[in-house]
Amino acid sequence: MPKRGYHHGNLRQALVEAALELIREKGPTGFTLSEAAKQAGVTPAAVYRHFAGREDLIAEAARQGYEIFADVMQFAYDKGQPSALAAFEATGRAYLAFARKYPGHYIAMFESGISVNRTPDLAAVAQRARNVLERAAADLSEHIPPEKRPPPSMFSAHIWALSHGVVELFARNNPGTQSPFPPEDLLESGIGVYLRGLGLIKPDA
Amino acid sequence: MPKRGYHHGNLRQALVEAALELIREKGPTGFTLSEAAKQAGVTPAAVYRHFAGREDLIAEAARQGYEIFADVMQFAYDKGQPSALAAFEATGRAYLAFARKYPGHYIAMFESGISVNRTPDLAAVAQRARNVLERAAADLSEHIPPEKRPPPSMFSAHIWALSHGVVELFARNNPGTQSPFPPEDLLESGIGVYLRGLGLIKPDA
DNA sequence: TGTACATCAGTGAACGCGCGTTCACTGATGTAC
DNA sequence: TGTACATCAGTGAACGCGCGTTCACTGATGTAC
Repeated sequence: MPKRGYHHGNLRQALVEAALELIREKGPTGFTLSEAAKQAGVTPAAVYRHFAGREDLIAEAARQGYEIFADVMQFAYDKGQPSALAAFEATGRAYLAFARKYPGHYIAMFESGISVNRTPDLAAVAQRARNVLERAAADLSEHIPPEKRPPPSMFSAHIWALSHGVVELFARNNPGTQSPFPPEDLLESGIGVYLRGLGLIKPDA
Repeated sequence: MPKRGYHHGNLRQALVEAALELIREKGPTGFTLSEAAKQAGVTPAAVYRHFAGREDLIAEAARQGYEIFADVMQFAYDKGQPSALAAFEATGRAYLAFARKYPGHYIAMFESGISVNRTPDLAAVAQRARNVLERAAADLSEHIPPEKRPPPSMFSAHIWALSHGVVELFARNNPGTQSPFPPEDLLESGIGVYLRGLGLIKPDA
């Protein structure tokens, strides 16, 4: 850490990172503006040079999370191309990988109580993330006969819900709530069964 | 509400109910011991006659929630008998119905940060709830040829995760996060696809 | 039925604490000339 | 290159607040005789 004088140099981002670390360690409740300031080596009052208040700081952390999340999902989708199936499965894995790698962001996004419609910026980037999954679902559903094809948005909602449920219930270190299986396996196998149910992979695969 | 004098009569339960209402309205964070006491018409200090502290009160709310939850699940399971399939589907519906009908309990159980291993009582009743779903999954998996039968605990974990994800993402009044479909439909159809994937209901059902 | 007394649920005042936020300020930086 | 000055990031003291918790207490209840 470079020595600094009166001016911090990059306080705004340092505060976001301090907030993310606190959120990761103690949950969205445990995070306080004062502690984040302290961790950034600065007086609580200094925070107000960069944010309107406590909520604003969390919202920015969430926004950055959605940005990364959308990128990660997009990257996975692209990497799976041109196979619609491979692309879809990759986004599922990417969801869990994101939750694991960026727990602070994940919590800020989904458990902090910040509304996604708080600012247009936030709403837009959240939409971008959702669109990737929905796109992957739409591509894949092309392979289902139209008359038994569910709406892609329902399809992607199922997978989103399953992924989120696996993260919340089995990928957190809830003391004592031992996962019976590694979350990755759980999600992978769950999606496998689901896709088989849609007739998208062979029954005996 | 009956008039009361110096003694409340049933303060312990009144506090639990006040806590549940506050949790429902403002989330687990919004709840404070003082406000719960106030709502029950009593001094904050009076709480300590019945609970060791704030956490203890939440834990009791969660415990009562698990109790109801386990009963509801058991009832659904029984009602579906003797059909393993009907029993299983009923427990899925019961999950969502519970989350809807007892939002305060649900939040206390799953979002308050209370560890299920906090007390033996709590751990036991949580286990009882989990057992119902696992039992339903085990019954159902009897109908799958052994060589392609997934472990029932994985099976039930999938459904639990899907249900929880649907509740968290689509059954909450997250302002602006409009659900594309009614949560009930989403869960029902998701479970349907999943069971088809296991070969438990006909592909064209 | 009436009195004495033990029990204990709830009071009310007090505590120390850390919070988010405000304000007038000061010190560092960078630009104009 | 050097000086004057505008800009603005961060300070430090202060605020009011509500929190969880403690304590000695008091009022109501119910039981023994």
